[in-house]
Amino acid sequence: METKGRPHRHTDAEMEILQVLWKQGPATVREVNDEIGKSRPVGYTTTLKVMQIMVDKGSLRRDETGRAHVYVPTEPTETSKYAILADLIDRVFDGSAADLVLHALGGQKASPEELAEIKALIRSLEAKK
Amino acid sequence: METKGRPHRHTDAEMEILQVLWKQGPATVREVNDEIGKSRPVGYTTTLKVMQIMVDKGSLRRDETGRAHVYVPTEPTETSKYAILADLIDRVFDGSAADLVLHALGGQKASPEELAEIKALIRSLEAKK
DNA sequence: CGTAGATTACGATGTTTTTCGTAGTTGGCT
DNA sequence: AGCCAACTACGAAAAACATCGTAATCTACG
Repeated sequence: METKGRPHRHTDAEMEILQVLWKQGPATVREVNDEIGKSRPVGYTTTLKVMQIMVDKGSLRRDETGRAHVYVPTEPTETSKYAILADLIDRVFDGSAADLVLHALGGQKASPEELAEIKALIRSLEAKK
Repeated sequence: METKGRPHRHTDAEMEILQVLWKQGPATVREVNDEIGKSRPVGYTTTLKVMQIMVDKGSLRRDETGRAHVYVPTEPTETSKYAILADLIDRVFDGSAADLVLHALGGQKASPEELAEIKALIRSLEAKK
C-alpha cells in the first residue's frame, strides 16, 4: 500500500494503543495489554510488537531505564486529535469543520451540559476575533 | 486481521471512491478513476476492482444497463457520515461527541457564518428537549 | 548465586488490502 | 461484416497489518 500523503495516520492496532496511553498516561506493555484485553482477547507479544513498531515509526518513545520499558506518545494528545480531525474533515466533510460539527451534533450524542459547553466555546471564539 | 465489530467500516481505497461518488453522484469507473487520478496515480483496473469488491460487499450498487456500468453508494451519504463519526467519537474521543466538536472548532477552521449556523442548531436541539 | 517469572527481541505466518496484468466482451463505425 | 476502442471479469502478485511462538535477557528472591 501507500500512505497517500497522510503522515500522521495510525493503523487500527496503533490507534487502540494510543487510546490507552492517552487515557492512562505513560505505561508499560503489560498495562496497555491488560487494558486492551478488557475489550478483546489479544496476546501479550502482539501488543508488544505493535508498540515496538510504533517506536520505530516514531509515534512512541520509551524509557528503557527500568525492567519494563515505559512508553509514551511522541506527539501531544491534542496534536494527534487535531490531525485526525483535520484529516477526516478533509476526506469526508469536504473541508468543512462546521459540516462535521453539524453531523456530530445531529447524531444525538451530546448532553445539555455538553451543548452548553460548546456554546461557551463558540462565544469565546466569536469574542476573540 | 479481524474487523473488531465495525460493520460499516470502509478501507482507505473504498473511502476514496465513496468520496468521489458523494461529490459527483452516480458515476462510471472511468469517471471515478479520472477523479482519483487527479491526486495520485492509479491504474484503471485497480479502481474497477475495488468498486467491484464494494458491490460484492454491498456498499455500492450498479446499473448495468449501459455499456459502462454506473455505480452508486447503497447507503445514503448522511448515514455513512454519521456512522463514520460515531466510530471516530468512540475510538478517539472517548465516546464524547462534545469533545470531538470542541476539538473541531478549536482547530480554527470555522468561519463566523458557520459558527452562527452551529449555534442555531444547538438552539434547536435545546428547544426540542 | 542460581532459578523462576516476567520482559524484550525477533522472525514467521496468516489475513486483508491494494495493485495490476491479461483475457474476453461489447458496441459503434467504416 | 470486421476492426478498434473502451469496458468488464478474473486471477494473482505485492504490500501492509495483525498475530503469535520461541528464544534470549534480565531481576528479584530465596
